[in-house]
Amino acid sequence: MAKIKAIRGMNDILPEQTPLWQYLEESTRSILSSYGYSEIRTPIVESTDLFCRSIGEVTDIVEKEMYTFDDRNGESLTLRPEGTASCVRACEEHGLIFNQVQRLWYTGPMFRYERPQKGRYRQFHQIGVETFGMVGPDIDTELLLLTARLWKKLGIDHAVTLQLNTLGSSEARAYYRDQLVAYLTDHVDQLDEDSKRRLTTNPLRILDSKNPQVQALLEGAPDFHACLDDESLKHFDQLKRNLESLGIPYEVNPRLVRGLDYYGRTVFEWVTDKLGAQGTVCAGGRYDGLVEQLGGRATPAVGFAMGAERLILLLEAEGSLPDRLKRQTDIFIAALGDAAEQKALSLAENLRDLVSWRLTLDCSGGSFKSKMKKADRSGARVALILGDSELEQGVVALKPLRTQDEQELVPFDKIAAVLSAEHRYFKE
RNA sequence: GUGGGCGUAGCUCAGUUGGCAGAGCUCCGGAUUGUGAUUCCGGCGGUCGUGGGUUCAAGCCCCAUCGUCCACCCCA
Repeated sequence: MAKIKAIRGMNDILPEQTPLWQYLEESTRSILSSYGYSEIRTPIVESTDLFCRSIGEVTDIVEKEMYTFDDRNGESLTLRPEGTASCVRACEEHGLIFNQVQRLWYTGPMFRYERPQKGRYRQFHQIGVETFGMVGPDIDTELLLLTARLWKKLGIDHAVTLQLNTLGSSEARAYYRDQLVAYLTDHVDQLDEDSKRRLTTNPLRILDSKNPQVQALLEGAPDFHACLDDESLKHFDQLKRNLESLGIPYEVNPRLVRGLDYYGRTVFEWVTDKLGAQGTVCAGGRYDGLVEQLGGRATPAVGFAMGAERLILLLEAEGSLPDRLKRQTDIFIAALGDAAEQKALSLAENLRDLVSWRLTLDCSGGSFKSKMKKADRSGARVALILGDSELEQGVVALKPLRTQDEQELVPFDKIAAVLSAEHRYFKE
């Protein structure tokens, strides 16, 4: 009988990996909390319309990458391909952004029907941050500060760089789009197939084409920033000055345009060259028009999303992981014989009330030798050994596994005290 | 959707010109009746991705198909 396997592009995260995920999530959580951000949790499934109206009808995400299906009542539903739309919908629905500012974050799985490759999967995870009601470049700055702080905490700050751009107001963008289309139409013979297609669908995307010939052609194209409105340029200048005074290095990339239609003004990407083709680990920008576009009152907004799988890959390659992550447990109890095994259960339970170390009781039977081997493999720093002779004396043998200290016999009622006091056994 | 690489034990991989299906790691037992990380010995473990074809004979050659990885597109 054929074995059932996980769906293509949807991965199991195995026990070996989960400590890394927890570390990433906890690090992010504590930083966001320190900036006063609140978590929001929204459903994974939304009305299909929500994404069509927010992301943009002609984007690849909406055109060919959504997991869309009919509910039993005929309504079209979609597994969320990103988090911003749901967040805006929930805020609007519950009045969270009516006459008030919000600093929010969320995490969870997203779904896009694409061919999987390194750092890109059909079910992937994002940690997203959205802010509402704040117009100025100071909040843009704050978002970049907190991401920079996270990279430092994770030990990957040397592996990422910040790319920055402004897309201007929607009027300025529309004006530039016409200029660009006019220029490229004159040179249409030099465009590749993809770029020709984008000329009618999403011309600005041609700016960040990977094709060198197209990039060469763009050298002679109208200057994007020259077409932008004063207000946006002023905003952008202030953001740059803020980053400089705070010591956050950045690179202005006038070719950086984001794929989702709702972005305007500030856009940014944190990129790395350590992950192959999918080098963007965090990206976002301003979307001042989206709330109104979804039927709410006009509300300025700026946010970003991090790709959890990409950050995990980068952490594995470059990060500095706490030693604790490599260990399953701190204390391993090996009991031998029926009476000792029974005593070990109550002993272990009692210890869990008294000490905070992780404590694993071996229940797998097997020889004494194999128990010691398991104790070693588990990463535990101390083994507690309980056999017939110890049981008779009312003691356990405490064997340090990572230091050269002598094994000692400890009376049952003194174990917790010894484990709390003898920190030399537990030095990282 | 397009292009290329790879599918052999739980994992990492050998497998010669087509001639008995292999190693290391893991796991279990033993050398050492109760002391792990290094030794040594033994054991468990296989639909060679799947289906067809060629052949006396296919892991190997041919066709198809599925999976996977990387890249394009696109994106976190």
